[in-house]
Amino acid sequence: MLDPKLYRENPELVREGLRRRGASFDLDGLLRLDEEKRVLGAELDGLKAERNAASESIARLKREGGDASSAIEQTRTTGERIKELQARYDVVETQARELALLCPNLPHASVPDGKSSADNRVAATWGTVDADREVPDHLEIGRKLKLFDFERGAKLSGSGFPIYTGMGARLERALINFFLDTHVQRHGFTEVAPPYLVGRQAMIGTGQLPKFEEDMYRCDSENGDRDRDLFLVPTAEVPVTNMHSDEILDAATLPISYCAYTACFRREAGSWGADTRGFLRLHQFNKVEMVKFAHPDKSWEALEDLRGHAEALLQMLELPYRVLELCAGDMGFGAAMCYDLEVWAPAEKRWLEVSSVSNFVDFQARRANIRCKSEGKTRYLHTLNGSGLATPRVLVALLEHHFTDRGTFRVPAALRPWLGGLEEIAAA
RNA sequence: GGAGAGGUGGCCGAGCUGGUCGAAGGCGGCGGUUUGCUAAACCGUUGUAGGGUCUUAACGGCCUUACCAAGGGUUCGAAUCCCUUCCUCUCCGCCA
Repeated sequence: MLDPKLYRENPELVREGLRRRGASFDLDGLLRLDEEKRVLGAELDGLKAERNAASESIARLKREGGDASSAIEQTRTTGERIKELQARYDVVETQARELALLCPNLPHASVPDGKSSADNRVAATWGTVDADREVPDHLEIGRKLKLFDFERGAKLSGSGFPIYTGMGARLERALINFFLDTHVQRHGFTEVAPPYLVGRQAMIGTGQLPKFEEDMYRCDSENGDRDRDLFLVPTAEVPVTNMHSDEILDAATLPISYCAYTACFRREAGSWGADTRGFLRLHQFNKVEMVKFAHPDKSWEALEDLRGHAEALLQMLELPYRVLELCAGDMGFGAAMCYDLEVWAPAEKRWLEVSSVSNFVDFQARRANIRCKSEGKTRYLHTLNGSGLATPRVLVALLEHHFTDRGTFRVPAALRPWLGGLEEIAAA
């Protein structure tokens, strides 16, 4: 959510940000509703003040043993007008809030212009890419080494729900633990294990709702109360960020850094058909997420930290990657700035996104009402998050990149402690 | 799942025979006095959000509204009465 003062006092700035994003949003409608809300609110406040004063004098009269019946009769009509006006105000207020929730965040000034992924800026590259190398793809490697079973997964749940088998399951678990332990032991994060189902309010807090409901798996409440629906988490960002909703944190405790593993569930409505081979796009996948709550003056440093933590994992896994600075038109709904980490997949001969690291500034904090306090001042804090990392595409790159001439998978040295020292996975 | 108790400000806790209650008291926090330092004692202060207004503006001041789990109702007036929902605790049952 944007600061109402911003669009009230500086609508052109907001319009420009929306234009850079290529977002279609009814800013004029929001401004109209906002103005109407304030006019009604002022009138309503006046009436309520009138009623409160009258009630007080009635109380005084009664205490002194006087007759208050005419005053009571008079105040009754004020009450009726308040009720009427309040109903109108509530409608406008709800409309304004619902519309405001559909407005994306504004891109930070440093974010490059651009419409699509083609306009993203390559900020860094690490490792060597051998584009001519011929290796079997991850599906073939997986078949040879019996690492996963897509067919039986589909039998259970449809496409996009793989079963990891044997060493594949162990490798997956090792990756998750390697990520978590590295963040906890080397990057100073506190691990949390959150619920996989969250309420509607949490999904609104981080920005998945109301706009992207069709991408989410929803469990309807028994009594049909939509506020009590539960959603399968599309990322640990949702439960972890909303942990502190409606809280005022002591600024001295910031930044707070959490990491969490959860399975992630996405319907991928509309995007099915592209990139759906094997592990490239799934309905359920595993991810370790990093979430930071930062002081509003310190969030840009925190963004660089998160990017560094995600990069460190790829380096330890010896996977060549590049860092993209997303252009305004390609950023997610809530981000003010976003880096994508893409790893090179030799058989696919292309870059695969394995991490997205974003600073939301106060956008989520306003929605979820997360503030911080220092020296008597209360402000919205800044939230950030980054994948560290999502496993499926890392697994793709890992298998293809570390596939040996002898038809085995070489476990990178950094990962071995999580596989009991195992150096190689060969066909059984 | 059955029975009962309860949800009040950062925390504890009074109020709950409706009006002087944004809410006693205590703790904590902040400022000050005292003190060689610390502690103790004493004095003062201490919620959040919206709107209006004053100052060129910020800081801030003043006026006002809302918030005592959430939503609704009764009433001139609700923390206090009624209804619904949610949550927590205790006991019993069931179960990983």
